[in-house]
Parts: sequence; C-alpha cells; structure tokens
Amino acid sequence: MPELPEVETIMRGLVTTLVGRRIARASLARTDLRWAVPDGFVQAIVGARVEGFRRRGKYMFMQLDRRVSVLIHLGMSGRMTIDREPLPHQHLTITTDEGCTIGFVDPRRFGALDLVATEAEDSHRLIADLGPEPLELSFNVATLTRSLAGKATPIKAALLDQSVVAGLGNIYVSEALFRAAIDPHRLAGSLGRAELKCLLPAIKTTLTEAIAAGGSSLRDYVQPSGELGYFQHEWKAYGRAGQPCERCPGPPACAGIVRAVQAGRATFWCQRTQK
DNA sequence: CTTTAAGCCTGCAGGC
DNA sequence: TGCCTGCAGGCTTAAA
Repeated sequence: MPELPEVETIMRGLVTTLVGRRIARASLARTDLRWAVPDGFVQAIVGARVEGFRRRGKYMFMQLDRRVSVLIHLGMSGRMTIDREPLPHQHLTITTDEGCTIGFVDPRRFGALDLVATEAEDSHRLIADLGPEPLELSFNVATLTRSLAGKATPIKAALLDQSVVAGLGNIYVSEALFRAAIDPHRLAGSLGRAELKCLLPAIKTTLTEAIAAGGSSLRDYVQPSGELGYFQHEWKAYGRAGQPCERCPGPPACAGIVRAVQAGRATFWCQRTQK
C-alpha cells in the first residue's frame, strides 16, 4: 500500500480526527514489529494532546504536546483505521477523548512505531539519510543531477533509493519512468540533462495526481475511512504486463507493456517508447 | 566504496 | 478441497 501518495492520504485522514484531540487510551497488542516498539510507548502517549502531523518520505510523525512525536512507518502491509472494528493484526489501538478509535494494522509487521523528540525528528536514524522531498523545491534538476552523477546502477533502482529522493516506491518509479519515456534499465549516471529535465516533472506530476486520487489501492483499503484510492485506474505501466501501451498503435509495432525483474523487484515498461 | 541478493513476515492467487 | 509455489506496496544486512 504505502508509498508517498498513500502515506500522504492516510495522514490527511488522521489529521481530521486526531489533531486537537487528547489520547485517552492506548493499547499495544504486540511490540515485535520491524523493530521493537520502545518500552514506555503507551505511557508516553496516553494523556497527550495531538498537535499535528508531518510526513517525510514514507514516514509519518504524529506530534504530541510534550515535545514528543510518534514515528509511524507502514512497511508493506500497514494500514490505519478510524472507527472500525478491530482487525486481525491490529497492533496498536488509540482512543481519543471524543471516543474515536484509531487502529494501526500491519499483518506482515514490516512497519514500525517509535518515539522521538519532536525537535529531533530529522535526526532519527530512519530519517537522517533520506533524500529531498520530491514535491518540494529542494528536489530539482540540480539536486537530481548531483545525486545520480556517476551512478552505475539502473535508474529504476536509483529512484527506489530513499537517499536519492524520499517516498518513491515500486509503483511510482515505474509510472514516472513511463511518463518520462526512459528505459528503467538505463544507468542512472548516463541520463542527460534533457532527460532529467523530463524525469523531474514526471515524478512530481505522477505523485501529485496520485495524491489527488487518494493513492492506489492494491489489495487493501488505503484510506483510514476504508475508502479506496483510485489511482490504480490511472496506472500506465505498473501491473499492466501484456496490455497495450497507450502511446503505441499495438501489435505488431509494439508488444505493449512488458515485465522484468530488476534488483529483485518487478519493473514494467514499454520497450518501444522508453529509451 | 558500490551493487546485488537474501531475509524479515503474512496472506493471497494460481497451478496441480 | 487442499497443498505448494510464487508473489506482494519496504527496508536492512550480509555478501560479492
């Protein structure tokens, strides 16, 4: 589920029910997530008021009055629920002073919960090495050029590297490369200035449109309300192996979208138009 | 140093 | 129906 657009969507859902509210109760069903939830987690948040949220890459901070933030990472299968019956694998349940119930659900337990001083959010070990936020001005042709310079790794893998740019995952890298008409196998350092000037807005518009659509839903609900995202209907490459490419006339001129495995991850692209 | 592969954990779809 | 295999949105680590 959760790449940047999904995390952003989920966070916006949490803002409306949590900001300004006090945490009346909290319970941890288990603490062995990707990393152990720290001792004292529940005591640290119960009684606190939620002041705001912040997203950084695929990570979310829930900022409490007490100068403490809860770091939330959803891993592969993480979800947040609002006012829904407890689900299997619901590891954390929070109740607000208004009686709303927030659930953190993560079957595969690749996700994480941690505490960090609010003023030190950016120093957290999971955050410190993240690259620029792709939708901010700090992510531009100059910074992208610098971070890709000399890289002998395929551009697909480079864009998945969170220290190059924070928040892209397997779906949106495939989508952005399709839009930029760049072959995912091209070595990152071999991309010319013109190609980077095309890739940059391709990344930004893909993410912006995905956020506007509420993210992409694969097999789980994305939004805390249970609503589905609908950007999966806009996918032009990801998950479309064997289907026609929208830029091409179809067979025999073009075989359509093909799938291959790169660095252990599925990649989808059009061999005719992505060079 | 850089780049690839394996591993973490569970659920689901497809093949037999 | 039931078992087995492969695959999945992320990230870390060990190995090459």
